[in-house]
Amino acid sequence: MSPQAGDPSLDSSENYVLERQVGFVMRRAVQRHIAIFSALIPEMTPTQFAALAKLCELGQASQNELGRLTSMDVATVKGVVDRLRGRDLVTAAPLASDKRRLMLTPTRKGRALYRKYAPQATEVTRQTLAPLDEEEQRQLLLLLERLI
Amino acid sequence: MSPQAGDPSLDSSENYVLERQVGFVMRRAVQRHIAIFSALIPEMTPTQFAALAKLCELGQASQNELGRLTSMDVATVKGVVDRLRGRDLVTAAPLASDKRRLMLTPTRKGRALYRKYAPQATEVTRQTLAPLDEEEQRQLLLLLERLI
DNA sequence: CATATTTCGTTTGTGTACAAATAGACTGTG
DNA sequence: CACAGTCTATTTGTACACAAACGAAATATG
Repeated sequence: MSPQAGDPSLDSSENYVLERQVGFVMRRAVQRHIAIFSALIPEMTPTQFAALAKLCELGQASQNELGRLTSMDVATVKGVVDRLRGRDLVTAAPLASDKRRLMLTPTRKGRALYRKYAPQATEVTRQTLAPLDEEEQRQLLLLLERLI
Repeated sequence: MSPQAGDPSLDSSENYVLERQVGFVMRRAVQRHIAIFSALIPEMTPTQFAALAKLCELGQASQNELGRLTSMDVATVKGVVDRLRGRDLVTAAPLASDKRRLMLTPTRKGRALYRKYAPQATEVTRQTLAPLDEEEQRQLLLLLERLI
């Protein structure tokens, strides 16, 4: 019963199991989710869709604002927005009343694409959560939200 | 009661709320987790630590094998391993019995670093899950695992 | 044994994600 | 008004993450 040479309790790394770390499990779950997303919506990435969706919801927003609302870093949101602009889904113009801000507006094409894929995006969530029953799905969402 | 012009049920995008999509919530949770990780373990990334940890657990593995066990794409695992090799935490050598395979072994320095940070890595998980009580933490892990 | 298939690793290209540095524009205060 | 601090956007550099294409090595199969 008493510790001897090579007692595992002396080596703290013995307790570490990669597969039991939230980070690892979440990373895998995100990977699976992204795979489902790109199968159902090959035309754009989850991040691009999130930005477009939020912009369509708001009608208009500055790049900075959009970044905050979609949890994207300033550098990240710039890249995402640039790609959306490059595909003519979003237009950008500096705001006259505050020349620092870059106002973004979804184009007709952008709004059409959003409307087209919104049901698919809902389906992505449905398929991702499919292994769980409705009560479990609610539970998971609630627990995840509390981590933020 | 009857649908009129502009009936929201005709516009499926009305049902889509970004903040309620698992993908979005998981992405935010992962962001928070990574922030905690890099605060506690600034010396390496979660991915690098995962690779090093798995390698230390196994003693040895081919690059491909390591990638599978840590859920990393071949291209991703190469980058991660290259950086670990660059920091002298891992050594690599082609296997004599199968020249395709690149056998990886943690160096003494790599093993030391793993032992040093394993408790911190456990603490990262603890802090990430801190908003939940123990039962909820178990629940979350179980639900996430079922998504995979 | 010859060759079709599979496996392993590498490379290239695209897309997040973030830190840090920079520049220009606004705001507040003295 | 001046100027210190703040906000917005850009740029650069690093690090995942994955698809696709390639070559070399091993295996399977006929």
